[in-house]
Amino acid sequence: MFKPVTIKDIAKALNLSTSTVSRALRGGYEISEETKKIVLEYAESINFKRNPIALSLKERKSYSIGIIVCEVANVFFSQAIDGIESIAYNKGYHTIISQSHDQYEREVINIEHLANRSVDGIIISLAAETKNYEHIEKLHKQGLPIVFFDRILESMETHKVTSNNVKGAFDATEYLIKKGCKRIAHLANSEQLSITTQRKIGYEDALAKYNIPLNEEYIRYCDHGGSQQDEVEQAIVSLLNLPEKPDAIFVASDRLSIGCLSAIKKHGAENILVAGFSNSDVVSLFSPSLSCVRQPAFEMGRIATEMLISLIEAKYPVEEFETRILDTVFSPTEN
Amino acid sequence: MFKPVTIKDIAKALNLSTSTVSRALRGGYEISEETKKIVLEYAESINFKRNPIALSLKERKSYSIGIIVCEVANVFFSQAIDGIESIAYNKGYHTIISQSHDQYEREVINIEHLANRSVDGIIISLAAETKNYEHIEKLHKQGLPIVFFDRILESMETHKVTSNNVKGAFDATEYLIKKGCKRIAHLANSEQLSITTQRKIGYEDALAKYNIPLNEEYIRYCDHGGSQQDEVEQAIVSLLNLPEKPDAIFVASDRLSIGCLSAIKKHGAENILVAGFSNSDVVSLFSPSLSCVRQPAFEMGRIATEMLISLIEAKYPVEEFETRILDTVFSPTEN
DNA sequence: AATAACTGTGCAATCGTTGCCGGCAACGAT
DNA sequence: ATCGTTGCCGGCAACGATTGCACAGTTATT
Repeated sequence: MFKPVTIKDIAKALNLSTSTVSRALRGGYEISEETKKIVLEYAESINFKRNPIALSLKERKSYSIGIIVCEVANVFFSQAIDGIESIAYNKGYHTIISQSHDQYEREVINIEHLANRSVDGIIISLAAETKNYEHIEKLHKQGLPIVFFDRILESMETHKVTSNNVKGAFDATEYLIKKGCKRIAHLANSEQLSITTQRKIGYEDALAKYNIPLNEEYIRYCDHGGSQQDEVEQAIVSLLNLPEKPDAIFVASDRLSIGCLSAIKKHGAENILVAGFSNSDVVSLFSPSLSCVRQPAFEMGRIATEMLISLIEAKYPVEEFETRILDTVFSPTEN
Repeated sequence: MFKPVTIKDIAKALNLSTSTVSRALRGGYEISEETKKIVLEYAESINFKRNPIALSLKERKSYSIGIIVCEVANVFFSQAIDGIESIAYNKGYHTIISQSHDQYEREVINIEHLANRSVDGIIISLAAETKNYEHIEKLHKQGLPIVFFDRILESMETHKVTSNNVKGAFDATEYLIKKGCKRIAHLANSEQLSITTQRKIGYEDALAKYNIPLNEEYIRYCDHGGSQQDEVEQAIVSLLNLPEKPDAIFVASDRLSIGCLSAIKKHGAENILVAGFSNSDVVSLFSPSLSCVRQPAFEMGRIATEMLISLIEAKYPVEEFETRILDTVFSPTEN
């Protein structure tokens, strides 16, 4: 039904060989200007597009890169994706987005699917549930270029991009302290995530700076990144039920921030101050309000993509890897 | 560097021909059980994956479908995408998502890109800016299966899925009327969009039912779907500057609803009631609050995908097309 | 015993494109 | 007149998987 034009058709119509047509189209120097012109014009006239699939087969390269994030509905990730695409399209790559929904199984399925689909490389931010990394390590060993961003795998030798999570967490926590809060809880993502570790360090640093003792009772982890219904609410409720109820919460991720605010509102605990990581563009509408640490998501996506493409197009195996850490911006609410 | 196993490798290792291996792997009845077992086990042991690109070339089919939406960060679309993927993956298709950002040029580039990439079909919701449909009609004439959802192209003969926009708009407007509002403005998307027309009808119907005269002064269109910075704010400001300031606004899309609330807050017009289309999961946190018309986005995605795959896999050209209209759900805010 | 039928396997073509080799003609140099 | 060079182009093979057809070997039928 949908039958595209091929160089064979052109060759037949112009009484040339397919190889001549092919070379004419790519501007090979061995073809006379005259022939080139004829071929080019005819190709244009019948709206010829070379078949990228045939090319992929021949070149063993697909000019596509796979992206794995937990969910596109999260503004941080959709901004990062925009950044990825801005570079990818310019360099002639196209992107295949897939979502892990923070589930380990889906991450495994998706990454295998992408590898089977012959992507030339993968940009990934790990799922909250992922604790086993064999599926990634296997592909990496096979030579598939992989770049991490945001939730990185420290132990793997490859390029990585993160924001300055320690500093971001420090800023948010310090803000809460300066607002006069004494009992600052910490709602964190899944414990083994790199961002969880880093952000907890920032949280602890801030407490230490102001001589506030660290109370492990005030820390709650969400193993599913907040993707499961009651996860966040239960965490918040258990904090509210503590004998010494916290007067502020530092939240370590976008999704958790939303869940936290909802839970606080639901349980009438609006007097608790909340600061946390979020790239949402609607925080100004929120009530209760949220002071937020913003990550340069678009830029992170750009850099990750430049790194990935440099790996893909490297002529020799790359031995030296880089970890870029970008600054966050803290924006308190006015009220 | 990244060198996958091929059936040739298996054939060589097992001293068979590639055809035998191929048939054994797909369970061809002509191969002895014994041989099948040997091949299957060996393939398994070396982690063989058939190359989908080679298959695509041969079958002239890529088992991938293209999705074009204005932006994935919009919850309505991300839910729809989840619905699309739920069906697509089950039927062995994978998805390529691209964003038009409500711009005509990007829609054109993306759809051509997808067609070149040999997707087997496309699911699309039109960009707000799109007024010329040749890029789509061209592909459709060439036989590429296309299904519209949400923002459909009425004039094209193919399957379509929308929600009941008239009813949804009616509900929202009626709610505002019952709340006692008399001067109900309407913030609409780009004028030529199908959803704009439909939602305006619902708005007018509700006004008519309660004998409120339609005032064209109260209607504002956003040609870029709210994707341009000041678009929404200017519209709201001009409404606020009317001699008879509206006391309520019915907003016709998700993005516009957010923009509208922001503008209202910024200009201290919180006394204006707002109801509008939105699938956001955080409306309960909004202040000012938003009563919203919710669309069954996930279901729309599912249905669109079933339709598309039925087109793709049809043995004979399809002549009869269907337009499915799904019900919306109105959820007022409590306060 | 000869032929038919069937089973299991290999050969070769195919999808669209490109790389490589080789051929032919025209040209200048010897 | 012959040789080497150059410009231009065609043919073949290959990328990986599938498949119609052919063929060898075995078993069943007449």
